[in-house]
Amino acid sequence: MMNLIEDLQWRGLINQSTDLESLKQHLDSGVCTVYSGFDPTADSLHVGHLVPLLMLKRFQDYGHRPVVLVGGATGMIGDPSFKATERSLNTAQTVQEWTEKLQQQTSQFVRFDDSETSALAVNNYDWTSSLNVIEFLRDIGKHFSVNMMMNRESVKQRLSREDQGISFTEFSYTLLQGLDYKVLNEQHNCTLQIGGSDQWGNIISGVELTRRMNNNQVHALTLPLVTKSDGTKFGKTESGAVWLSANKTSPYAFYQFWLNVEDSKVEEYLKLFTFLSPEVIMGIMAKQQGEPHLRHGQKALANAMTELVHGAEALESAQRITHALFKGNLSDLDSADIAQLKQDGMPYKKLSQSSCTLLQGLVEAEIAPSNNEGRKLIKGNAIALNGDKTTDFEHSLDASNTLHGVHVIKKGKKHWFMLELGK
RNA sequence: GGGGGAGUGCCCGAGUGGUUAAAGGGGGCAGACUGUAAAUCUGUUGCGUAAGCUACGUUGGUUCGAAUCCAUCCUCCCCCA
Repeated sequence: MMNLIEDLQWRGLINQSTDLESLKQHLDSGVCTVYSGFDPTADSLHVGHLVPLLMLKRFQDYGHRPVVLVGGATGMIGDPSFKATERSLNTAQTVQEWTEKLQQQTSQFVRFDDSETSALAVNNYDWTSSLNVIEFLRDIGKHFSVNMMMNRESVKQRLSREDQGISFTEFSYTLLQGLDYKVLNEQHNCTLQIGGSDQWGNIISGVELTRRMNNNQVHALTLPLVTKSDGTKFGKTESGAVWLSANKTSPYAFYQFWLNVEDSKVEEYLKLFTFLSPEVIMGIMAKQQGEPHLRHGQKALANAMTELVHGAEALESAQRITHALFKGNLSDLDSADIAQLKQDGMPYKKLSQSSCTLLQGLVEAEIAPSNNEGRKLIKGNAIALNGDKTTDFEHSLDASNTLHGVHVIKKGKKHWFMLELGK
């Protein structure tokens, strides 16, 4: 049986840390409190946030106490780390709404109970909102050297680029995050902060501040940046980020995201994202080697992630849609299958008219953004209606040519829509 | 406070009076090949069936004609104090 650090190392989950030996000893000495923060920059987290979030759960599983911090205060300021441009501020009300949503969302990944390893949810707004400026500048600001802050790699491009600057607001961000660590150390004896590799500077700010103000030596650990082999950003699809919220990314789309992971990244993602044991992962990858076209790895990944984020039922739904659309024959579906697909979350649109042309259908169902685009798609042989390709944009959609009452339209290779016409 | 520079399509970036719906690259979308993979190749990428319309930070102006010239305002950057 591996210990925590060995497990993390095997999974490739450690990027950078303060002295690893003393961190190991510290973790062996008993229950440690570890925290990670999530700023409300949207009303949901996305797949990229899963790595640190699941990391907290890994710590909890190994007998430590996770603290999930949502940045109600830091979200008001904006983290400049490795950001190319200054960001516009969100209103206080928006930040507060997002904060509440994230608090709910993050809570589902760690365990809350009465034990000493029970998770804790905090909001940094609670201890920063009452600070006054003079106090903050004297007590906190005095511990930060602007010279050092300016040397940070994370703000370098903002300081050196010709056409970009950085406001004092964003520049101060690291003081707030530093303060968080110091407060959590004081109030909850928190001794480890984890975060993405871009957070190293901010975490170190907290380590330093805690040492100076609390006289405690605390630890830092960063996780690797998840990448795709072509260097583009992980976690994006055609339609944007892959969110954890089912309202923003359906469980089916979420499942498909993982199922479509490139071969060369499957093993890495299985290690980073799932809780499958090394033996299981190696077994899956051995099978994958022999029969890559069956994509054992992608399936294991998609199953594990969908179940973890959306639950067993949603996973089954996603699998049902996937099977119906990609494995079977559309004409084999019966009306119950169609109803199930609709309920499972296949994109669906009901139009009020009783008939229309294929082109109108595409545009009204928002499959194509404009008539022009719609024509291009149809002419380009990208549209299949109820399983058959068609290049006729005048093709009529009406009651006579439905598939159990609906029109199933496929755009490109893997985008499916269901259209129902009214009476 | 003084001086200088910049704002172009999803992004980067060329363009300094007409042939510019705007080079090039990236990204997106689609087609071919495959395994719903990767790589590659091809097409396409403001709206409109079309005539045409709307676009180069804002608002005005000069001109037969402006992204290109002038003024105004807004935003950003750099340098000096």
